[in-house]
Amino acid sequence: MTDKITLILADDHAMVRKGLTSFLETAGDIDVMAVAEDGTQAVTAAKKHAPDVVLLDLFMPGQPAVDTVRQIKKVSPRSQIVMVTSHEGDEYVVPMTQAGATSYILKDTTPEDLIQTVRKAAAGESTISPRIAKALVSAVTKARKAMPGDEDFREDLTDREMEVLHCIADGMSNMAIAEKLTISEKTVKSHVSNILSKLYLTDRTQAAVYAWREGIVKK
Amino acid sequence: MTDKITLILADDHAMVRKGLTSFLETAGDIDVMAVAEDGTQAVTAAKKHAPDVVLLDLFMPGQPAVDTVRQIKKVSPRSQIVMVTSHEGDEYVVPMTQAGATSYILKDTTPEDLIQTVRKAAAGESTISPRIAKALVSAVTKARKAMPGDEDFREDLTDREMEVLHCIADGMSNMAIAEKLTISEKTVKSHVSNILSKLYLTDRTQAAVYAWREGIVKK
DNA sequence: TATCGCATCGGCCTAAAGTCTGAGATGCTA
DNA sequence: TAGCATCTCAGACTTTAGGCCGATGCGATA
Repeated sequence: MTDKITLILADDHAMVRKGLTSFLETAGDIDVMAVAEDGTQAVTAAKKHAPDVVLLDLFMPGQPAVDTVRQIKKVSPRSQIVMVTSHEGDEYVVPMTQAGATSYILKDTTPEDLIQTVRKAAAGESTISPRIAKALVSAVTKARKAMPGDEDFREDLTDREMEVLHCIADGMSNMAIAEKLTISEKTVKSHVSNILSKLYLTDRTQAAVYAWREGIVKK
Repeated sequence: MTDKITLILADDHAMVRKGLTSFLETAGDIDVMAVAEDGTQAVTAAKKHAPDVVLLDLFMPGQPAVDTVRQIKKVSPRSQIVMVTSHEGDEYVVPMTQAGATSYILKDTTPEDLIQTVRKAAAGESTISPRIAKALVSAVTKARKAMPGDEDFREDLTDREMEVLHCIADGMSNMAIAEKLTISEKTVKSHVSNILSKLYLTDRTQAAVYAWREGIVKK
């Protein structure tokens, strides 16, 4: 950890990019390796540089931020993701943390706090702005009493998708599922993709784990 | 089910192949679509014809029979697999059923019983020769009191393999596991392959399911 | 010392998985 | 009737997984 903290930065406003870059560089121990204007660029840059930290603006043109976070964690699992936002609501925090973001701070935090957040993130610690933390806590408690625990922010699966999820949780391949449900493998793939997307997961193994964790299947 | 039962047959003895083929055909409702001399051929034929039933000799040159069974279930999940053997021991029965074989009969059963077994298999029912069934039962009871339940016929995993299995059961990709354990993705793949082979599984999702079923991981 | 199990990696290859886009057929509901 | 969601499927594409070779280094053990 004697090296500099490598970082990439994604924001759709050129001015913000410039400002943050030069500011972060002044810290001395932070090296901005690349900047991105949207989620797709951020993913590409993350894959290329595998940075310690990725600074992500919540609202950017193109794909939704959850997808960006998911993809970044996929191409560079070691990267810690810090979400920067001006939005205080709680409707994004939970999906984001689910997708793999570890820190979530407001844009109006002091520059010093931003630096601290980056350093903490690089060390594996997470930072959540107080106001957002409050929202997060209330969201979690809400979710707890909302029963199985997740319908709050995670879209419901359709009946067919639940059938497919059960098959996945049993270790079946797409082909095997297709034969069991007497539909084409193509259709199974569609269902699987929808399931992964709705649950903010990246592959069928995670879906199986999800099903077992949530008790959707039982021994 | 008004059509004939499609079947492929694998045995390394030409005489057995010929004899069984002509005999099975005399049943009237059985159609031998292909014959194979070894496991690899059997898999290829199964993929091509996707038959109702596959008749497999336990001992054939080339790859072990468990692998053949696994591969057949993979390329043609709908096929029911009937093992034919002259061996009475129990050391193969359990791995075979684990791999996907549903019937297990001795070579000295009467021809009529063979036909019945094929018909039952095509209907999804399994047949186990009495003497082998006895061995199977004792193996299972033995396994039950042998603790977690399986070290009897399933090879033990090494410490490293257990680490990797835990990661899989957590939904991690090979790349993510590599980063966590600070080894190359190649090495992770090696471990995964060994795990699957030892546990008679076909992919990481099944490994994750296995880990949850066996309680190796807990919520 | 020779051997064996284990962990580590490499290359090469095939097949499965997953994404994206688009589209037709239901059936329910505003 | 006009949406709207669901289920179905197709083509084309990229990536991951997994298998099958082989190879090295290391520690325990016969």
